[in-house]
Amino acid sequence: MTTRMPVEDRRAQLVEAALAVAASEGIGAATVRRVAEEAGVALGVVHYCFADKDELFAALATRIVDELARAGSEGLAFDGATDLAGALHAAVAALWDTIEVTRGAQLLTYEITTHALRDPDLHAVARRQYEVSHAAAASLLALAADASGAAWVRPLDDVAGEALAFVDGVTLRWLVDGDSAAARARLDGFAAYLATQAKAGRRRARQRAAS
Amino acid sequence: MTTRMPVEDRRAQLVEAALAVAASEGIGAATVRRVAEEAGVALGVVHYCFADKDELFAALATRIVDELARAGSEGLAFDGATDLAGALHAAVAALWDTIEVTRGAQLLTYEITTHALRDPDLHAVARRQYEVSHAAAASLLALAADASGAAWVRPLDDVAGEALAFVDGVTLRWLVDGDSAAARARLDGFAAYLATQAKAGRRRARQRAAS
DNA sequence: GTCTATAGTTGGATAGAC
DNA sequence: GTCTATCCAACTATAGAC
Repeated sequence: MTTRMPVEDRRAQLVEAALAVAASEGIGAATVRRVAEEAGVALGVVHYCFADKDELFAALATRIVDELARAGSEGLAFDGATDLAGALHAAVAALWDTIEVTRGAQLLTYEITTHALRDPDLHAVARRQYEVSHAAAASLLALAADASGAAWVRPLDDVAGEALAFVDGVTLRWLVDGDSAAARARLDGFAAYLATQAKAGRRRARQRAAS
Repeated sequence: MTTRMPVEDRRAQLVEAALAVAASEGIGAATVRRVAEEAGVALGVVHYCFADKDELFAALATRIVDELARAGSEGLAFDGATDLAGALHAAVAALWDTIEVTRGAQLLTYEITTHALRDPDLHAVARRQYEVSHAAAASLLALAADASGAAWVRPLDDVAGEALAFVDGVTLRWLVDGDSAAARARLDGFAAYLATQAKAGRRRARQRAAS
């Protein structure tokens, strides 16, 4: 009853449908049947496009990580920030604004992680999730320091690892208690701490980058 | 074929079986059938002891939180610590030793949380999980300050909230990358930060507690 | 009061139609 | 090459035996 469509387009459509279902109703609700229904296609179409459920699931995970990477490389403007503390404060505020309006997607991210950790074939999915997140955190922190003319006194990866862990924990807690004010306060406190992990330097000139 | 047993004993046995299955194979593997098999009883026995799967699951969640609370109130000895930084260092080291040898249980805790967050009837389970953890963190921090004669300069709940979030995030990351050394380093760094959130005071006398 | 045998529902996969 | 109709397995739940 549905219109015929190239398999690649169909795949993309099905992954979007899977994302919609999983984000709003949980990973457990994203059955092959339910995804087919959401996409408005017959059950077997999904199995035509994906070898099995795991393959559909892996495609969904990739789709989510890609969006994560994209979101991470956006909103990296620190024009107004005068010092590192201010830049970090602005960064966590912007980050939180995004998190807060994507509750289902955030929860899904944790569901994907735990699910992947139980399945040896999918463990790499979880690893990649965190590699991407870690890289995004590191580049954000590097940029914040750069924009405010500060320099981290510890290895960037160490600082990024701590920041990622903290944001992760704060997000999870917020998913449970829904206390946005507390989450923001925690992030602000952590941003202030992070600022102590760098030393101020001369404000970097706009036009030229130091070697 | 199994020996007859009072329903309450049977319930406890089944919850233990459910815990064993869920911790080692994931929450998804903890089906009624699988639990019955693990316990060595017929399928219907589970439904005799629990109204439905959700009730078994709720009992499992309670079982886990109870253990969490018990573990939290143990290992709170800071005899040797001379200052707050040392006490916190010892505390996170001990905490991590426990976490590291209970990987399946840690992962299960996150699975329970996300699962509960998707089910309105089970949302309270997730809340209670975090209330218990938060209380444990707060009492640990209070005791650490007490033992080293320091006093937190910020509300205890704020500090506990940050600590819990951080430990949560570090644990999750470790579940993914298995890097124990990095996890320990992160926790140590955070312990050092926490120590800056208190002011030193006179070492409290052993025999009497201040009002 | 405790357990067994059976029914009913849901979901993943495939053979074959168009 | 794309989709439909059907099958099979796994799971939850209950009726009834002991």
